Amino acid sequence: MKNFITQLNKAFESRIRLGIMSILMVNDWVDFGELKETLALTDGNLASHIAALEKEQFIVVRKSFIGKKPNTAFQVTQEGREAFQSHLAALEELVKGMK
Amino acid sequence: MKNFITQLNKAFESRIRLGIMSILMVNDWVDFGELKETLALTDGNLASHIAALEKEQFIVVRKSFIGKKPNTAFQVTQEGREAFQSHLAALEELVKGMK
DNA sequence: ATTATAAACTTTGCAATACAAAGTACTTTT
DNA sequence: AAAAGTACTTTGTATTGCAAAGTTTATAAT
Repeated sequence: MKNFITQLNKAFESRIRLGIMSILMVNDWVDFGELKETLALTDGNLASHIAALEKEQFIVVRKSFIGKKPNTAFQVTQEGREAFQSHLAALEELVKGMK
Repeated sequence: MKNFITQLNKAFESRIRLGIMSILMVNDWVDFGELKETLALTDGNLASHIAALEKEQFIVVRKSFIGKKPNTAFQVTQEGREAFQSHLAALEELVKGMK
């Protein structure tokens, strides 16, 4: 009833990164523009949160062209998937403990 | 599948405040020392997180003496209870969406 | 009567984070 | 040539998080 706090991952404390991850957990290869629009972020803000998740190796980046337009897309890694699931498990403990 | 992020309360983004609130949700009048020990925090750090929750009126403070020792205890307010439950509901959405 | 101890802060100082806005690079469309 | 689009990077600022040290008030020990 107290220890789940230590299981929470710092990388997922931000609402935005929580949002990015939850989108990527259920959608394979989501691109910059879609994340930006869905989460209503500025370019710079999204880019920095992406960089944070990439640094932890929770997501990977793929740069390509769709037609003539550059496209950057993201996918959650196995490591990211596991870390996020642990985080959610801890949150679930928290929710369960409360009702 | 995207909107629960906006329902998450900034005040509860920190693991520590999440911990404080979840303890106070199930225990009436928990004191400074107990929170400090349970969450393994320094005095100053706990005091500042308490101040943040108090400022939002999510908790109230009661100062008294137990025997001859000063004692500061905290209780979650109705407002805090509701805000925290909304937050948890949003987290639950998130968890549910993922499995 | 001084000194020490305890609880609960407050202050200080610093490092990390968050974010918007503006700037950059490259390409395509007009 | 000029404008627009994508995806950044840079700059600047404000906020946050935290430890460590200092402060306050009151009791306990010598």
